[in-house]
Amino acid sequence: MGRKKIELKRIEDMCNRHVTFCKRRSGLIKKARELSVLCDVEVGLVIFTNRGRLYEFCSGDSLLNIIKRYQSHFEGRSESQNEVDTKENEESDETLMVSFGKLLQTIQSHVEEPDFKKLNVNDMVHLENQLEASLDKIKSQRVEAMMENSSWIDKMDMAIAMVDSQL
Amino acid sequence: MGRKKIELKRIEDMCNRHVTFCKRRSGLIKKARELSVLCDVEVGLVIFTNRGRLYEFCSGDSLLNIIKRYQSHFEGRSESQNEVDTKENEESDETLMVSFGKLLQTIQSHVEEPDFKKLNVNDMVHLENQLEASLDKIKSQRVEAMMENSSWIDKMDMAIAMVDSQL
DNA sequence: CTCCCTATGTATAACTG
DNA sequence: TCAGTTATACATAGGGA
Repeated sequence: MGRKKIELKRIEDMCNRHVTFCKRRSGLIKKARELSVLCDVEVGLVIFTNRGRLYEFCSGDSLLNIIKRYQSHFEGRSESQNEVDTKENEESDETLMVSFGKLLQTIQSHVEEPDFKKLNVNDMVHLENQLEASLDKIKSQRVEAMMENSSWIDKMDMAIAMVDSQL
Repeated sequence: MGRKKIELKRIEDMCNRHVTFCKRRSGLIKKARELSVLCDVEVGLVIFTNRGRLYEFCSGDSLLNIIKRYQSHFEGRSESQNEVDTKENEESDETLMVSFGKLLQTIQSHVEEPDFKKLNVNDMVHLENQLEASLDKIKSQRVEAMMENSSWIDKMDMAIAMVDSQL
């Protein structure tokens, strides 16, 4: 939508990223407003920058009202998709959970140290590597689980999706 | 943005309004996603139709987390924020810690959910993507911090180490 | 950040099957 | 209701103030 097409990934140049953020943020809010007016719906939008600055939009008077409505939307809802997933994937999800748990512990043991801030570069790199290793493990477990529980048509779809995600 | 310009008011024809809603809703969500990816920010979006149907989008953690963050954004913050903004120099370590904190929260919120086991494949992929994004962020911040606080000899060492890690 | 400018890429209004 | 098609209106990348 500009002089050049840009690819959908984090803009690395910080200055450029910020300019784009300003432009697109206002564009997004404009569109949110248009949707709410044209189609007579309630819209709530929040944006947090990585520095903790907040931008928001809401169609009505208060975003907090929309949030309340959102939260109350989920009361008495959590039994519906139980039977579909539970039986088939129980084992692989078990393993998955263990992995996540270990990952959690690893991170916690580092982050909760009083002098986390004083971690030196080597420690950080070490931690990153651990994260990455766990992530890889989780991924491969998921892929395995997917492959085991799927028809060949689904496998084809997955393969395509995976190839897509590489591009 | 179409054959004709339409004015910014509620579309009266119900059928037309619904068609427009479907198109613009997906457009809005797409733009929200693009903003979050390109500019590396957290985005939360909720849409309630007048018939109570809910559509939502969020960039990172579950929307509930973004909402929590939104709500806590207004608690005892009106004075401390000033200091954070003015102390720009101390930010890299701060931000690094915040990132790890967020990563932790993200994982926790998923693992501790009672129905974590019911995560479907899409959710898993989503979680993985989040992990990866956070990891990338942390890495780049570390590298930035390293570069700022080092002599050129150290920078050379780091560069060598980074190249090594790619092999 | 905000505003301007222009060339382009996108979103979408109206229409059709 | 749900996909395509097409012509237009809009949004925005890049560059500058």
